[in-house]
Amino acid sequence: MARAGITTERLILMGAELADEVGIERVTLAEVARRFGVKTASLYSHVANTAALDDGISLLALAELAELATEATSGRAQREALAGLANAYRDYALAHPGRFAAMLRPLTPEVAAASAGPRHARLTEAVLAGYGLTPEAHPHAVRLIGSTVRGFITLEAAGGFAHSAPPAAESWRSIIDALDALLRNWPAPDSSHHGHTTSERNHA
Amino acid sequence: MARAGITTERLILMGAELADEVGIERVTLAEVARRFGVKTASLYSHVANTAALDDGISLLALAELAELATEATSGRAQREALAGLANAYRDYALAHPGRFAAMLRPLTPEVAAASAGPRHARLTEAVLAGYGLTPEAHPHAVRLIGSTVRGFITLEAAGGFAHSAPPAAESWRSIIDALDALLRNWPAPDSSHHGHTTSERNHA
DNA sequence: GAAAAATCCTAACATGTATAGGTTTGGCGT
DNA sequence: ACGCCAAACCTATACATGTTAGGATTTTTC
Repeated sequence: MARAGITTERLILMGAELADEVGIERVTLAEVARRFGVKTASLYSHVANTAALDDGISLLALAELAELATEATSGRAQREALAGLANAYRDYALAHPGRFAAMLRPLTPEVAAASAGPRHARLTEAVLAGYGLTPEAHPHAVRLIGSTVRGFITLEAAGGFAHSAPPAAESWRSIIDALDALLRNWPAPDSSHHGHTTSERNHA
Repeated sequence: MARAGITTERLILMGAELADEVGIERVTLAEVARRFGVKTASLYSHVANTAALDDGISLLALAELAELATEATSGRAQREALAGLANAYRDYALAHPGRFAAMLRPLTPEVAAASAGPRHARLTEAVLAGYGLTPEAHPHAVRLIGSTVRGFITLEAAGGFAHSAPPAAESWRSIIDALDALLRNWPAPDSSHHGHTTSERNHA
């Protein structure tokens, strides 16, 4: 019987492809083994367990997307850079929904400690450098961009825009315009509202 | 042997509590049964299957949050209403992470068809009514708010802000301020950029 | 109080994860 | 060329969850 020639990398890649086809939550060692024509137990020579496979897919996606995002922003500034970054994310999520979903899940603590940390945030920081924000506003703006992009993409993936006009792509462009405008005109800290509302009491 | 007195509602509530404790992905009929002191198979008199339990938790969260959000926005406008809505979401997510995560997952198609549709969007629309946006901008703004709130909350829950300053709550307030400013000054559609960039070619 | 219905049970099977320990294969040194 | 050995793969086993079928028991209803 010829061997399947499995390596950890090929295994993770197979898992990533499977994720894109059926969703990350249905990626199973049993199914990956089936696709390699191998018994499930055999995979434990290449990965420690299911969590390790998930981590691998996550890190693969992280690396692939970082590459694309870097390319999409280099040599650009302001709206061009912002749109490049945002589109890199959305395009990747549409092309590789399973990988992208895997990437959103927190890594296993040990792996997280060993891996490269917040590559995303650093990319966003580079984009925002062109907007001349104040040092206090900067991290908030980074988080706003990250939140909005993540939120939009996951909402779209969950079908949140499917049953209503206008098409998602149109809102996407509009939202990028809006964020660009906002970054160009970031509001000064407003101290005129100090927890008036009930729900703000917990946010003092 | 006295009976456990399980009803569909109590079962779903137990599932919701379990979700808040251990995460929605670890909510299992077996564990729920254990907590009721009952065999797993017995639960099938009350729910069709695991998917139905998930749907139930999802709908419970949807209803609870809609109630809170309605309360938090009624009688308010502009920033007050926006902050009320956003804080209602975040407070709920912090208090009930499992329920909230359940809510983000798409419902089973049959249940989705039968249920009340996009209650969220309607609440956001009400908030935005006070900003006097143009009819074209309106749906985009609704989606921006929804995306940002969802994105921030899930990022925070995933620990995305845990290992860097400033504290999440500070960014949260700043982001609400920024969104408020943006809604008050929504940019006119900008036609000056027509797919220059590589990554925009697919977004014509 | 008996019939009917709801609740809970046991039993069985399917799928997935994981470990232990055995067999085969392919490369490597001599 | 040949034998060794480590890696790749296997069988067997144990256990968890999900799900269905059909039986027993409690509760409700008339």
